[in-house]
Formats: sequence, structure tokens, C-alpha cells
Amino acid sequence: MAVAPLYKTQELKIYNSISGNKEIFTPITEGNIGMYVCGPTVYSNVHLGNCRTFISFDLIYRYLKHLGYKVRYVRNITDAGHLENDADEGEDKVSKKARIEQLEPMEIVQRYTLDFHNILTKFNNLPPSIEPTATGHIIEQIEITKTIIDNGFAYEANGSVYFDVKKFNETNNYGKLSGRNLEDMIANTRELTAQSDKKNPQDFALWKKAEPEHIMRWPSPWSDGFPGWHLECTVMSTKYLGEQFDIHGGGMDLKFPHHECEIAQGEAACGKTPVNYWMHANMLTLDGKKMSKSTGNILSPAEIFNGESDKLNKDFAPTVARFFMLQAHYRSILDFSNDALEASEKGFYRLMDAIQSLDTLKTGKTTEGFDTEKWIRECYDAMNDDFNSPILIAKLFEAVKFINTVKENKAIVSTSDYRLIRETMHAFVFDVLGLVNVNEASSDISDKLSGAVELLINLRKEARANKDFATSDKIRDELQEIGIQLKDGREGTSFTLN
RNA sequence: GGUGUCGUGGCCGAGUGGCUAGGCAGUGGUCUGCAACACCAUCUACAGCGGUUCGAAUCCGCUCGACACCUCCA
Repeated sequence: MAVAPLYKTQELKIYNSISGNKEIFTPITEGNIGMYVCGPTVYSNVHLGNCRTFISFDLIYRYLKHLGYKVRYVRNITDAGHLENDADEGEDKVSKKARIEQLEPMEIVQRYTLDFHNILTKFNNLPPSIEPTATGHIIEQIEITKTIIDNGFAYEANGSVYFDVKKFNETNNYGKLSGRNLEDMIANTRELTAQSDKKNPQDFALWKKAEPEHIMRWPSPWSDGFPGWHLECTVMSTKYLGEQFDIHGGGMDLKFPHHECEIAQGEAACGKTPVNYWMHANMLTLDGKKMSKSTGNILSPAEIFNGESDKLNKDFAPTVARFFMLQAHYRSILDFSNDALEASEKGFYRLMDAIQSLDTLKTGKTTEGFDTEKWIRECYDAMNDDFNSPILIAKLFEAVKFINTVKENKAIVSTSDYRLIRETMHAFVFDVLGLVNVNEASSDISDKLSGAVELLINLRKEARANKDFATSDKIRDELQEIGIQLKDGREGTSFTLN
């Protein structure tokens, strides 16, 4: 926060999915931001693709906070209402899993919510300000359904309530986010499956009557049933952020129909459009295809961390996987592969080594070979341009190069520039990108390990002084084997953990 | 079929009408007892074909290819 205002040379621009342009960001209330991101449906373990979306929005959340905004970040847990498909015979996902595993639905919800939190914590995601659940907001969902009916945009049929898309489209624009037009959609839809209660196939459920075997059910004026999937996000976002709020995010695949329906519901209920800036994070692919639960084209975070997958040659630290993802822009498709991850890992350690070098860097009277102010400005310019983390990282590597050059006594940095560089590097690497220095496990064990390695370094130094290179190489090579890399420099030998 | 996105060097991945992206890998050097690390130098590009322009990888058109959404998925 100390650095930001000085170098906030240009305004923050955000790509708004609804306009298709980068727009200068202006919050509704100066200094404050309300941000809602669609969370997971907790019926199975999170996969890496899920994680990418949440890491993308974690970056955004972190940067907005870094700029000094007070951000209220709401991300829901979908624990009811998410159907297998939109047809009338669709089964609730949580409910289905509960039936298959013979557990209470809430046991399923609890298990996978814990897994979700656990994995995101490993990726060093900050928790949202509020994490509401669909089942915790049934009453609000019933209330908003009543309002939408009263406003004439929904109808009851056989105990279920549907949103009347055609009616809505007479006064509003259904399709403005996804760039569709209702007439085309109607023209391109196949015949309704036999006994549907909907007036039009595009209509979506606000409330569904529960079949007798359906275990997740709540009373309502229309039937014992459960809320429609799209409704929970409308309810929870507007409840905690207001009828209009700044940013709504989610995965690209939620754009239609989910977010389109949210706009319709918000406008139908409140008479105004709910969101100013729509942001969509792109997909993570595996072998060029979208990672997806339904097709089984999946790599789990656990597999990354333990390396137990035929897609991987080795295991990777969560922060390395995070760094890999941040090297691509959040709106670009990113293809996952072992080779790409290995390349990122090496770069990541180079970055971390330079940050460690920074702690012991010697400073001089002037700075030569580096324009500190320009560099800082460019870092902010990168992030202000729709959160361009790949460019930011490229800039950080420019500083890495300079730091290493100074370390080799081939360049000079002034004390004041040194402080600025160090502060900026730490701010961006740890606060904004949310990376973790795995070299720097600050525990007792680490202190003891340092002591032991220092001892070996001294023994090796003696051996080298005596030209006993067999011993010195043995020490170096065997430490290397267990992941401790010795580095001979001008000022003596140091080590890093790999 | 409809809608949209994309195709960048060995790999990953930014950018964009004229100026080095960056990382990884390769090659040549400096450093080193030898290495590793680091630094310096250096090599492979913008799918194809047309058009606009003084100039396009960047704009326009066509072709080919890939992907996404239109059914649940972040």
C-alpha cells in the first residue's frame, strides 16, 4: 500500500465481457469495491481448471487490495439446486452424489467444501470476505421468486416456477452478455421434450417442485421443492453487495446461460442491471481440450502435488503451479503440460533466488544500469492493463537480471533505489501474485538444517583449500542428490533448496 | 447448424500498424580446481493466400486448422 499511490500513473482498465472492451474502472462507491465470483458446486473434488479460475480472481482481489481499495469479495458455495441438466428430469448434483454414496447430502457438501478450502489454501488463495451457501438462503430465494412473479416475469406451472424469457425480452434484452438473440435461440431449439411445464424451452427454473424421491426439499408457496441454480447467485450477490455492484466474475463457461440468467433475474426483480463489470476467466486445457468433470479430461491438484499421474514426470509445489498459471493472462486459454510446468518451475526458482539475493545485496551511492522509477511504473502499467500478470512477471525478471548483475559487482544500486526495488519486488511477488518462497521455510527445522549445511560447506571449503576435490565434489554432489544446491560465489558458498 | 475465440520461434506464453516481451531449452564466451549458479553474446517467429498502407505478425477478406458455448462443468 505504501508504494501504490505514488506510481498509480494510469487508471485501472478492466475488460468488460458485456461490452467486449477494456474500460476504465470506476467503482460505484469511491474507494470501495463489491466483487462476486461464482464458486464451486461441491459434489466432487475440485480439479485444476476450477483452481485456475479462483487463482485468477485471487490475483484480481489481491491487486485491488494492493491499490488500496476496500474490497468485499463474495464467493458462494453451491450446495443445492445445481441440476445435472436443464431438462425437467435433471437430478440435483449434490443429491445424486448423496444417493450414490449413501450419505446425507450435507455430508457430501461438508466433505467437498473442506477439500475445496484445503486445496485453495495450498495455492495460497486468500479467503473471500463472505462465502455464503445456497441452502443458507432458501428464504431469500423464495422471496425474490415472489417478486419476479409479481413483476410479471415468471409464472407457476405444476408446482414449479419458471422465468418467462420471452416476456422479459419484450422490455429488456435477454442475451446481451453472451451476444445471443432470443429469436435465433428459439429458431435453433429442438422441440420441447414431451411433458414440459415451460412455455418456452429458454425459460429457466426459479423454483422446482421436488419429486417424491428427491431428498433435498424445502417448503414454498408453490410446492415442496428447491431453488433453481441461477437464482442463488442473484440472491447472494445482491444481498451482500447491493442491487447493483461493481464486479461479477466466473469461469468463461458460465457466461451462458448462468450469467445471462443472473442479469435477467436481477433486472426482473430490481428493475436495474445488477453488475457494472463482468469478468470471465478462461479455461485450463489438457492436451488441447477443456478440463472437464463430465468428460474425465482432468488433472487433480493432488496429482500435481504428489506427481502421481501419467501426465507428469514429477511432483510440483502448489506455488509453482500457481506461478505457471499466472504466466498466462487470465483471459487466455492455457494449455497444461508437464514440460510447460517444468519450464515455469525453473523460472520460479530463479525469481526466488534473486529475491533471496536481495537481502544481502550491497548498495552504493548511485544506480547504474537500471531505471528504477520507470521499472516500477511499468509493473503498475502491466497490472493496470486488465491485470496483465505475464507482463508483470516479465518486468520482474528484468529486475532479477539487474539484481544478479549487482550481486556480481557488475552494476551498482543506490540505497534508495535498493529499498524501492526490494519493496516493489516483495509487494508484487508475495502480496499481488501470492507466490510463496519455498526456499524460506522459517521453522526450527530450517534453522537446524542451515546449521548442518553450513558445517558441510565449511568442510568442503577446507577440502578445496587442500585440493582434495574428491571430497569436495562428494559433498556437493550428494547434497545435490537430496535437493540442496551449493553455489560458489565471490563471497563464498551459499545454498538453496530445490 | 447458430454464436464466439484463437492459430506467434524447439516448448510455454505476452504484445500489436514502424521500436528487445519474458520464461525454459540450444549455441559461443566470462567466472570456476571442475561444475552448478550468475552474467554477456547469439540462433530458430508471427497458419496459408490476397487486399488496404510509405510500412502489417498487428487492419480487412477468403482458405485451412484448433477450441469454446448453444445440455451439466470454473
